[in-house]
Amino acid sequence: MQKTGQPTINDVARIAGVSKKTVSRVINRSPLLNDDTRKRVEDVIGELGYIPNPQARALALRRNFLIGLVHDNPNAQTVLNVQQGMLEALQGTEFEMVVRPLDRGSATMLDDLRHFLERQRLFGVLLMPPVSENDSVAKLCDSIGCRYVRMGSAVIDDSEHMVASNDREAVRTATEYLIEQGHRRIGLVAGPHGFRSARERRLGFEDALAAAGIALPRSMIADGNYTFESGLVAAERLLDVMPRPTAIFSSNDEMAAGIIHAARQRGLDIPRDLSIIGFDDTPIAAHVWPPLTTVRWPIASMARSAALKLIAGADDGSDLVEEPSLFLSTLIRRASVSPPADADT
Amino acid sequence: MQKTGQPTINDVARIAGVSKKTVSRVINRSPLLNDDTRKRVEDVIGELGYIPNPQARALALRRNFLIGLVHDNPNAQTVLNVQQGMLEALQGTEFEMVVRPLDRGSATMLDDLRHFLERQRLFGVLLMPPVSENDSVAKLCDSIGCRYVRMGSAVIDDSEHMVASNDREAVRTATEYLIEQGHRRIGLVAGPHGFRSARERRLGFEDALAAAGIALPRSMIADGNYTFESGLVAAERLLDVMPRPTAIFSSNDEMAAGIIHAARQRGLDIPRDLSIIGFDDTPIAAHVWPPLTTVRWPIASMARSAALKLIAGADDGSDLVEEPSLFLSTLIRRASVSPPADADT
DNA sequence: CATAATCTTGACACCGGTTACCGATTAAGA
DNA sequence: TCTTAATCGGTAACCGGTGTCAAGATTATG
Repeated sequence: MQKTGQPTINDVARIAGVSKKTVSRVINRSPLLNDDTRKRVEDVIGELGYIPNPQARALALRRNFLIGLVHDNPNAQTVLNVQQGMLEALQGTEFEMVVRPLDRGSATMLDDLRHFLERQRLFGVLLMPPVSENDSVAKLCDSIGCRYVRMGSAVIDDSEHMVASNDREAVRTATEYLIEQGHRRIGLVAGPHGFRSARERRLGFEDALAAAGIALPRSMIADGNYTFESGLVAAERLLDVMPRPTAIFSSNDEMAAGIIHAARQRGLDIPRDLSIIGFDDTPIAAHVWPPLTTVRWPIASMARSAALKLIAGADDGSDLVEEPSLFLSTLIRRASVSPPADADT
Repeated sequence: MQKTGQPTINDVARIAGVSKKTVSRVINRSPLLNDDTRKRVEDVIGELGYIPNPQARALALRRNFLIGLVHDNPNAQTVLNVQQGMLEALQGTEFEMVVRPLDRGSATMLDDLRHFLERQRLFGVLLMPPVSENDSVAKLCDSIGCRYVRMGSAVIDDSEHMVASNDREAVRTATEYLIEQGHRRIGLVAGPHGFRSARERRLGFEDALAAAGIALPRSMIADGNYTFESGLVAAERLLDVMPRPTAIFSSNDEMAAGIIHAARQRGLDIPRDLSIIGFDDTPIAAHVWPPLTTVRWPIASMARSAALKLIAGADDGSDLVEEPSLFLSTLIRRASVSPPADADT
């Protein structure tokens, strides 16, 4: 009788002349096992092309091998970078990634997430900003008994549950660079309220100006929501102020692209009339003209690290190389910054 | 003794005073079941918050509830749109999406994919372009016994395995629009070789010109690879030709954005000096200045339909509403097209 | 050489659901 | 009343792996 489908552990055991338990030992690399037996079983496995059934394994081990990526981030490139970094970490393991976009602002968001976690009984979840900044989401994971790691722009949880970048410091450095170049009238296009990243970046901006003794009038701050349009609108406002700012720090690249457009529509030359620094270093930063000086946000590395943190201890703690929890962003100097044309300090 | 963990089917059966078989019947919506009993069991399920263990179900039913999204598309927005559409279709079902990016051009791509499919024993996979255009990938799925649905820009498989847009016709319509506006010297920035979409779009462009009796000199065609930079480079070439084209069709939006930049660097006004049409209608199309006239590619709807096609027949064929296989793209008229300034026909 | 300690290995129950088979109970129809 | 059908339970086997525990083989020790 022709066996259909994949070979099972029983087939391997029968052909190798051992018990299924022994085959199981081979699969799980049990150390208490004769080398000859192991070799023989491995040969049969290779010959048959046997692959253990993940569902059966999951059932017997009482845990599955699914890791969730929970996100409500509007930036496609960012989400994909995170997926990329996460999958890198999962590469070679038996874990798979399942993706769960959340509808930010939806009243049922928390219930949706609970339902998702309970149904699938995930091994763990990786929380992307901005949903990762929501403490009740973390509490929910805890109460369900689902491991989680949060990604964010500031440390808001212990190192076991958090992978963060240091946006405040990075923006401070970037702003200091503008000051070093001679800028004194520097505008800020801030991110949306409720985003921790927006807050941290704004704080870093204020830090730098305060340290340099530069006043920051309210008129030099415009709100945005991380979209191209909002950057454009915010720039209209800032560029209406007289005297005009000679430089603008934008809380992300997308808005910086909007600022560039607004400036160009007014006939301003970048960087001669207006210097701009963005944040993220998404592809758009290199595409705009002139190429955007920006802060590189290592989101893919963060995701990779977060995923490793999540699955650490899943195996026998063999590779318990403590994953870093804090990532430093670096300033990428391109062509959108120069000293101000009118040195009027 | 305090029971830890989730309630099992046995708990439900005991409390409801029925057998686990009956509970199973309720879960699987067996028709031969008294309404009273069903109600009682459902109440207990709700009370306990019982959720069937997906792994155990998958094991017993000999199939799992994972659907793969296989992609090697470089456009983040496109990939995310597909994920969005796919998850919409999976909403409310017991299926989950696992994502598998493939390294295009990698020699081991096919082996990677095989390994993935065999390990996870997916219920099915959704193939995104351009990998979906690879027949050996489809053959691989077949040989492994994994259902698949391909997405693409032309019908290259039977309707059971294919969801396609009609790019050729859409581009023909778009090009005809340029001709109607009075353009006669129309350039094409083509997509990369090996992309079916690139070929279809080029054919549609040629169709329109041939039908209008307009010659298409080789100098009016420039190759690109769907990136911003390649669009910029291609535009440099086309705009060097004398007499200059008065309009350019770009095979995607990203390249169209590059073309806009190139034109602006030369001091050309869009659309007065140069009309441009793109393809995809990604967010970038609305962000550039002027807003880009483009062809809307309903990729999210296609993904949704593809996913539904994939899981159709998973249930008892109850909802066998034949999913559409062909999607029509529509022309979105914005501000990047006008009649040519120099009517020299 | 006897005995203990160690290494290998297999029998068996179990994870949490499923189906198959058969029997029991109840209700409806003849 | 008897037949028939619908509804449900009991038991058992099964999906394809895992843990426990003890037996048999091997080696070290007295």
